[in-house]
Amino acid sequence: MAGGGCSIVWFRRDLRVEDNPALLAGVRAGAVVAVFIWAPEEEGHYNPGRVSRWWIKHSLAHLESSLRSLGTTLLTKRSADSVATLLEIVKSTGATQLFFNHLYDPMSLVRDHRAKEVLGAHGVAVRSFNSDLLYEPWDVNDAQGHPFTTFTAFWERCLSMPYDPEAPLLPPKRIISGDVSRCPSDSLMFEDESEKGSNALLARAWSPGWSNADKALTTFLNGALIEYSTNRRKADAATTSFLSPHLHFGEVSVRKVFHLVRIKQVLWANEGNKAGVESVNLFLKSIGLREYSRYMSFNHPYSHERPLLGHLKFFPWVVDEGYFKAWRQGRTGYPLVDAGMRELWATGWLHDRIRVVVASFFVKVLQLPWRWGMKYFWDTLLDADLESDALGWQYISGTLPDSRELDRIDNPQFEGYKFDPNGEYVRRWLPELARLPTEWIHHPWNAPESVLEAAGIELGSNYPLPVVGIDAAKVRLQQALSAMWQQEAASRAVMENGTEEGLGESTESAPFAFPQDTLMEENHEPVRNNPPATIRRYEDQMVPSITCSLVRVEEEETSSVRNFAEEGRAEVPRDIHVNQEPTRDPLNQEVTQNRLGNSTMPQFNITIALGNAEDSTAESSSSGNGQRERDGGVVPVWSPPTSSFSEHFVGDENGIGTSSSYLQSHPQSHQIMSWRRLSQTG
DNA sequence: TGCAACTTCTT
DNA sequence: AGAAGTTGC
Repeated sequence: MAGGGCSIVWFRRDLRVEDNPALLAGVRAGAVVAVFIWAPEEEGHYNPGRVSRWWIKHSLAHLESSLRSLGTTLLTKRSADSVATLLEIVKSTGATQLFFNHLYDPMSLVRDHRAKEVLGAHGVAVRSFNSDLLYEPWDVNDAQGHPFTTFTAFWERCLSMPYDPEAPLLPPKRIISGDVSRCPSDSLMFEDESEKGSNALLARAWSPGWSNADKALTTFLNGALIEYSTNRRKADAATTSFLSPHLHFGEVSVRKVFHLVRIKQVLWANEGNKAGVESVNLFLKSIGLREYSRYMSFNHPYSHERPLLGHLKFFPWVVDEGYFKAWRQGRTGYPLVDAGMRELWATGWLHDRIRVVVASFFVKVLQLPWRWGMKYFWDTLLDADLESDALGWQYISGTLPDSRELDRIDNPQFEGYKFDPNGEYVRRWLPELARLPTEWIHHPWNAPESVLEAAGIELGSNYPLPVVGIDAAKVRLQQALSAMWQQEAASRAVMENGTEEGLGESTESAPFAFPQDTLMEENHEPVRNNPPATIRRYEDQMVPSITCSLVRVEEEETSSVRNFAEEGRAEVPRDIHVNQEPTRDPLNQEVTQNRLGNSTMPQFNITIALGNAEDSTAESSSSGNGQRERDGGVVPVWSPPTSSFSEHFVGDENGIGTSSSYLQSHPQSHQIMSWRRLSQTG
C-alpha cells in the first residue's frame, strides 16, 4: 500500500510458490511482477552445466504455470548483468519495491549486495529474506559469538537454538499482476540442439518443479526415511531422499522438510521405534551439512577456490590431464571408481557414498587438484551445488579442521566389497566385467589368467590395469606431504621475517593456483559482519562488505583467466560436458594429455565397447531399481571471506582447537585461513 | 557378567 | 588411526 507502485519478486533458486517469503511480501504489498533473470555469465566458471540447465528449464515452466493459475505470469529476461536488468524492469513497470530470497555463494553475495545499493540509489525499496536455510549463517555462533569451525559443533548448536526455524508459509491464494505490457519477456535458451537427445533421457528419471518436489518429499517421508539409517550404505540402494536437486533449486523449502521430518521423529519416538528416530537424525544431519555448506560459504567465500587450511596450498598436486581424463571416463582400472564415474557420466547422478569414493580416489590416489574434480562435479551433477560441492571436496581433501585424515588412502578394492559386496553395481556400469566372479570383481588385476580369460577380459586391452598402484600412491602421497610441510615452513619463515607479504610468494610456490584467487581476494576485501550498531531489518541479509566495484573484478577476472590459459598453466579445464561420451574422445587423448603425465599413463585401448551414454541412461531408468541417489542435499564442500587472506597467517595463537590428530602432529598448521582468533573450539 | 574380537563410522 | 558400538564365547 505504500507508494502504490508494484513490486518485483526476483526468483532465483527459490522456484516455488509455497513457503516463499519474498513472494509473499510482494503479494502483501500489492501488484507483483515475478521475474527470473538468466545471466549465466555472471557465475564465471561456475555457470550451470547441461543437466542443471535442463532442470532449470523445466522448473521454470512449472513455476510459470503455477503463477498463471494464481493470476500472474513469470517475466523472463536474458541478461549479462542482473542488476542492470532489474533496473530496466523497474523503469518499464514502475515498480517501487524489490523482494528476493537470500543466496550464499560468493557470486550471489556480491551481486545481491550491489542490487541493494544500486536499486536503493534509484529509490527502490529492497528487502530480502531467508528462505533457504533453517538459520541464517550470522545467527549461529559459539558462546563467544564467533562462527563455528567444525560441523559437529555447528550442527549441535543449530539443533539446540532457543527458537525453532520459522514455520513454512502457505502459498498465496491469489496474485495481482503488475503491468508488464511495456516489459516483454525474453525467451530463454537452456539447451542447444546437441544436448536435446541426452536431455530427453533425464525426464525418465526426474520431474523438476515444486509440486513434484513436494511429491518426492512425501514419498520419502512415507517410505525410505524410516530405513534411512540401515540402508544408506549400499551403492545401489534406492533409499535416499532424491531431494537434492529439488532443494538446490528451492523447489521445496528446507524448513518444510525439517518440520515434516521432525513430526515423523516425534511419532516414531512415541512408538519406541529406535531405528526410525536414528534414521531421522541421520537424515537431518545431511540437511545440516547442506546448512553448513552455506555457513562456510558465507564465512569463507573463497572456499570453492582455496583450501581453508592454509598449508594445503603448498600441496604439490599432480597436474596431469591424462589422469583426469581416465577418471572422468571411468577408466582408472579400479572397478568401483570406474562404475561410479560411468554412472555419473550417463545419468548425472551418484550415490553419496560413491561420490566420496571417487573424490577420495581423485585426491589421494591420483593426487589431482581437487578443484578440477569439483568443477567436473559441478558440470555433470544434476544436483550440482557450489556450496555443497566445495564443502565436500574440501572435506575429502583434508583442508578443513574436521576433514578426513589427509594421509590416509581409502582402498577402492576394500570399499568395493563394503558398498557393493556382490559386485552388482560394478557389473551394471562396467559391462566388460560382467562375467567376472565376485571374488575378483573389485580387484581384477589379481585374478588368475584363466579366470580373466573365461570372463572375456584382457587387462590393458578391454579393461585397464590400475592407472596408479595403491602402494605407489601411498609413497607418492607421503612425499607430497613432506614437500608440502617444507614449503609451508619456508613460507612461514619468510613471513616471520616480515620481509614479504605472505600471499604473493605463496601463490608462487603453489604448483596449482587459480588466477581469480588473488583477484577476488584483493578486490573484495570482505569484512565479516556489518557493524553491529547498524540498524538493520532483522531479516536483511548480512554480507561481507564489499569495497571494490564488481565490474572491475569481473573484467580482471576474465582477462586474467584467459592469460592463464594461454600460458598453459593449470586451471580447471573448461567445457566439460556430460554428453561427450567417453569412447568418443580417445582420439584426443594424447593431444590433451599433460606434458608431465605421459610416462605414467597407460595406453587405453580405444576399442572398448562402453555402450553409449544414452543407452546406459535408458537402461538405468527403465530398470526399476536403476535409480540411485544421494540424500537430501548433500555433497559436502567449502566457504566466504572475512578479511584479506594475507592476514590469515599472522599470529600463532589462533590455532584451531582440533580433533584431528593429523593437525595435532603439525601444530604449526593450525591456522585456518580467515578464522582469526578462535580461542577454543571442540 | 567379563572380556576380547570384530564392525562401523568419522563432515 | 581411533572411538564407539556389537557380537560371541
